[in-house]
Formats: sequence, structure tokens, C-alpha cells
Amino acid sequence: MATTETPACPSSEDEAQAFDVFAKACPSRATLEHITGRWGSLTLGALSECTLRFNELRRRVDGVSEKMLSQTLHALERDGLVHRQAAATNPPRVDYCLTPLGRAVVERLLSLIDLVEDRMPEVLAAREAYDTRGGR
Amino acid sequence: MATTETPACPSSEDEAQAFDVFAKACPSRATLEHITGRWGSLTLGALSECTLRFNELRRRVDGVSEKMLSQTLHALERDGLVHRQAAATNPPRVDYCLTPLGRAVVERLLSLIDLVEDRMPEVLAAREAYDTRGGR
DNA sequence: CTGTATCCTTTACGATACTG
DNA sequence: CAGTATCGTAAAGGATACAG
Repeated sequence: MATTETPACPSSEDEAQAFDVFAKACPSRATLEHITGRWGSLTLGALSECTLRFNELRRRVDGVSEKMLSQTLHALERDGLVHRQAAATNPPRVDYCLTPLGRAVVERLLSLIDLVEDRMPEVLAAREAYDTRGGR
Repeated sequence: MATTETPACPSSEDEAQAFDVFAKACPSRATLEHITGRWGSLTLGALSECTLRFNELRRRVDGVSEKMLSQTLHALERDGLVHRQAAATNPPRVDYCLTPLGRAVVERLLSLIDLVEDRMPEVLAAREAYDTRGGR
């Protein structure tokens, strides 16, 4: 016991969670990234309000490309968060909506997003202070 | 009104939020990415338990490199989420902990992470079903 | 309309070496 | 211990063209 470790921080071994996101190879880390990634979070947020079609989503999520939206939707569908419903009409119509699991996830996600939006003035003030004192 | 839009989805104009994360150029989008990014979320999660030093964090956040941890901590400090306290001892000691704003953010973030960890069996099952039916 | 395929650029990341 | 600097690679992302 020579080194001075920070006391009283239990190493998480005693919890032994099956899907501990802090572990490198854990699948939950990948899923969390799908949810919280740049396009994943915005896509889920957009779908929290209502069912949307591909191009409606594209317009709602400002800045997303066709490629990224397609890729994002695939990942979210595969993880069981988004449901894809295709109608074989002409022109084709595909609707995307949240699954029950997706709604549970989005509830927590939006709670975070809303908090960040609400507190942006504080963040901006912190940034200015940080930059003013020269990034220390 | 020729096209068949999804009905009853209010375009968010009538809310007129100052920091709408759905808008491309909004600073809240960048902050959200700092929080939810691969290393940001894990770093914040690690700090939710206790104050940690640089190398303690490095060990706790499995897989993070020195460079990314340093970069991540700078971004979080600049956004006012993490506080950095340096002691001019030899060897030097630097402690990182959450600010009040950081704690508020982490509370919601952990709520999301915990949900994802809890529901991973469902996610895994959805993936298997998706892959089995050939990704449709 | 709803995508996929391709190419190309930019960014993120990791490894390593080095400084105070 | 706590980082910064540099370099090379890998992945993410955007633009465009095209298909069902």
C-alpha cells in the first residue's frame, strides 16, 4: 500500500453486472452508442413525437444524409428500438415508429436532452470562462 | 396539399426553443455529443461514483487511451460539467470531479445507461431475430 | 418515395515517444 | 503522475449517382 489511491471508491467488481457498459467488450456499450450517437439520439428523439416516414425524418433531423439515416435506422431496428413498416404501394411508403423498448429508452434520453437544452446558458457561460482564462 | 404527409405531427416551430438540439448549428448538439459520446458518457459515469485521478479514470474506463481521456476531460471541463483540481506536489496530483451541473447531467445519463444494461437481453433477442430473418 | 452503391474527404482514434 | 506532440491508420461521414 505505497501509492495514494483515492479512498472509498469501490471497484465495481462487487456488483458483477452481466452487461456492465464500462467493460470494453460488452455489447451494451455498442447499443448505448447506437442510442446516444449523433444521429441515433436525434432520430429517436424525432420518433418520440410520432411515426414518421423516411424523408420526413430526413427533414426533421437537420443535417443528416440519406446514407447516415438509413444506416442509423437499420442499427436501431436491429437493436429492437425502432419498428419499420413498409407498404407495398406505388410510390412506396415506409413508416418508422418506436417499439415499447424504444419508447422506454427515449423517455430517458429525452429527459437528458431536455436538461441539456435547459441548461445551455450555464454551459455557454462555463465555456466563455474557460476560454477567457486560457483553457486551464 | 397533394402529398400524403403523416398527420398530426406538429412541426416544432410553435415551440421556438432557443437551444433546439434538432437544429443543425445549435451549440446544444455539440454539448450533447460531449456527454453522450463513447468516452464522454463513460467518463461521466465513472465520476458519478467519486472523485478520481487521471490514471484512476484511465483504468476505470476500460479501453480509453491517454489522448482520448485527456481530450474528453478538456471538453467536459470546458462545458462546465467536470471540475479539475491540480495540486502542485511532486509527483503531481490532479483530481477530477463533477460540478453541480455535471451531477444533474449524470443523473439522467445513468438512468439511461442503467435502463440499457437492464434491457440488454431484449436487445440481444431483437438482434438475433433481425439477423435470422436476413435483415429486413 | 425509399433506399443502395460508390467514391472521396475528413475526422476520430490508437500507439508511441517525450516533457514537466 | 499527468499530461502533450506527432504520426499513421481506421472509421465516419458527405456527395452523387443510380435502382426498385
